[in-house]
Amino acid sequence: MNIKDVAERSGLPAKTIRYYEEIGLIRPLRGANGYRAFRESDLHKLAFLGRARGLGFTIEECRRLLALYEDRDRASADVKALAEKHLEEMEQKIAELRAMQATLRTLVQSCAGDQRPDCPILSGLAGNCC
Amino acid sequence: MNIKDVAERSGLPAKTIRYYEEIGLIRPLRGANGYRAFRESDLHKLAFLGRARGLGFTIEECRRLLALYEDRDRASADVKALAEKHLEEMEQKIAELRAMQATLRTLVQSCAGDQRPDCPILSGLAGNCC
DNA sequence: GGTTGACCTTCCCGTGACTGGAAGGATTAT
DNA sequence: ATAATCCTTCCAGTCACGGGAAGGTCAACC
Repeated sequence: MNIKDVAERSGLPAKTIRYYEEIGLIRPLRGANGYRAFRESDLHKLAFLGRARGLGFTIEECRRLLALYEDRDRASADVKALAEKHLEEMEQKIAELRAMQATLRTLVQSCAGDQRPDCPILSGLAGNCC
Repeated sequence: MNIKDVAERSGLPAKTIRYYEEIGLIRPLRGANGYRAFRESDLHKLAFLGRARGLGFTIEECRRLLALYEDRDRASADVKALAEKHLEEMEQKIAELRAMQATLRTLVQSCAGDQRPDCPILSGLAGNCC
């Protein structure tokens, strides 16, 4: 398989696939013409990576997940720990966003939003408020 | 005021302050020795930027907010529109995170998390599930 | 056999918003 | 005089790619 087929079948852009090879996430073979020759196993790994990235895992976490995936002697506890850590990080991120939202929403609600220049949002940002 | 005082009083690292000058968010004066000479107005702008960044506005949004802040003929509607757009973006980001969380949580819940290698999380990522 | 067009390759630069660190000049304190 | 603490600029790295140039390869068609 050439890169375009793999891109279509994995849903990942060709650029991303080349990047994943560059950072050592996959190691496709090479044909006599220098083209990458992807095996089904490469395709599976790429699909795996695409899903893991889609769940917000970083590249390094994906690398770790892939290693666990390939390790037949893994303990599912290790995978679960990784996933739970990621869940917590997302929880934190959400909490942070909600806090920012709450503050900004308060400011927005007290802003008339008309043609006049007076603006509690700007005042709040300037520290002349709260 | 030298950069360290401004850093302390604004809560921003000196590096960040230099960066903000580089990208034209502030224009401190210069002393004969080449040191940046910050006015109170620079400090105010930096504090403003720090708060806006803290609410998740991008640098370009901060630039726009700062311009509105400095424009005495602004319409508060413009500020409000910017803020509301940002609120929506945060809402979207939260929704995305929640969706990822929901998927991952389902996988995590079905994982035993013990010494055995069988792992629904990895199966799910591999596409052998759902 | 020649030519198009679609593919493939590598390489380098840009993104956002900084952070770290090196090399060297200025100021302050002792 | 010297040491410590500032300040300066510049370069490189972060993360996860994306854009685009320059050039090689392949399949199809005339």
